Amino acid sequence: MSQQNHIMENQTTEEKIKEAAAHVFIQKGYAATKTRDIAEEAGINIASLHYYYRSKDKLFEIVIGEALRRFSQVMDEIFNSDRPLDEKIKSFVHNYIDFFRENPQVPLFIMSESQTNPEKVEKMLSDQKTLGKLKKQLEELAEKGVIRKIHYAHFMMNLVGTTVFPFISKPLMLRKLNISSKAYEALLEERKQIIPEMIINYMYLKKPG
Amino acid sequence: MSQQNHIMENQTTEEKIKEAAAHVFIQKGYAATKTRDIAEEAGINIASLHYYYRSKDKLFEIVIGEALRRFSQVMDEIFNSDRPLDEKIKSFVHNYIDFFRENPQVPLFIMSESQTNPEKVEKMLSDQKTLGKLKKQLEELAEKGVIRKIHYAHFMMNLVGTTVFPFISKPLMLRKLNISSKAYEALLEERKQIIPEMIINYMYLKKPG
DNA sequence: TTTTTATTTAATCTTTTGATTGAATAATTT
DNA sequence: AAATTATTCAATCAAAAGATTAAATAAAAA
Repeated sequence: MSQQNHIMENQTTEEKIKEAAAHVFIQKGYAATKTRDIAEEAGINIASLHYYYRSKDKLFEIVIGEALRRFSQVMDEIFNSDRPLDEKIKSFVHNYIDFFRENPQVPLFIMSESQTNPEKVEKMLSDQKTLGKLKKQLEELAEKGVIRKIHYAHFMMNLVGTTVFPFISKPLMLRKLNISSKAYEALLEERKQIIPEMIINYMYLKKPG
Repeated sequence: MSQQNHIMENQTTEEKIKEAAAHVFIQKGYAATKTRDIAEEAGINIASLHYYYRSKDKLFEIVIGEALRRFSQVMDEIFNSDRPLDEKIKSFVHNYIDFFRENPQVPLFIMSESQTNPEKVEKMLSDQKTLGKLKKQLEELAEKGVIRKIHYAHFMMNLVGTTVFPFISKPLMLRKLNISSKAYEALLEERKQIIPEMIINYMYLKKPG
């Protein structure tokens, strides 16, 4: 008797579950997420969840896998390209700030789960590209005396750290810095300028371009 | 029959519980931590845990409170002092890198829980100092044309982000950068130089000192 | 020493939670 | 349409987990 809903929903149950799972997992982390949370968010029965994905665990692996891929795909593309270094820097900052404004909990989720569930993350990362091309580029530029000679890990830590940290630390920063959520948003936009300026300023011995 | 252990332990059950709880909570996060884990780690009974701390929740609040205090006490001291800016920067980086080498999971724990359990963290942060003195110092130096004029939030994000990020992202970075745990340690030490150099280089229009 | 209070324990309770089952419904194939 | 297959559901299971209890033990007070 009476089931005339789900008519205007052009999304299969399977998709709804995965989307809801991504949302809840990324929001709360693996352990804090209950299969019932996901089912409710998706508007489906818990049994359907198991029907399509076997277990909470399997579902999580799919979700974290996709998050990881999204997270590092752009990074790989940018850094393994052969554009000039300063362009790579600007492009990275710009792209990731925009991406994280849409998905603010993604970086913390990845960092967090890669520490509490290393096995799962390890598995997903094992078939990941490394940043070999960037490394070579930095070495060559240093050889020519264009930039200073530092380990490319420092370069990445500086760049990714300054870009990602505002998203990871938002609640804490809002309080310690005593600023509003609105003001924080504005700061994020400003950082697209500030970060590349600082990094380039530090890296280059002669100005680029 | 036969209880002749706990003779050489000059630590009360209450202390043992709190210490074990801090260890497990910080390692795994709130949701993933089971009271039985804590009891086992402390070598006591679950009931004792409830006897001394009423509930998992209360115990957690104590632990996260202390972690937060430790985390931001040094920060407050350094930045609300009236030492020169460049000294503050160096001091911050040096102190926190050493602190986090001893407690590598603390920063991620704090960031993570402040996002998934905002209520609890909010409560603890509400009686926290803000960084008013630093703000004023930056404004004055900018007025005099000594440093560039930027929001002090950017300054903090740059400084804290570059310092803290290596600890938060270790598993991920090891893989993406294709370096060993040993090499990572060495990099951390180098960062004590690199971070202040970069920040000072960026901030100061005329060299400090 | 006796009495009272504090601490610790084993056993147990209740709720939560991941997973399963078998029946009902919808979709697809023949 | 009939038969087969796929999907969804309500109900339920079993294990995990937070919390409690009552008794045993140790410590402190009288």
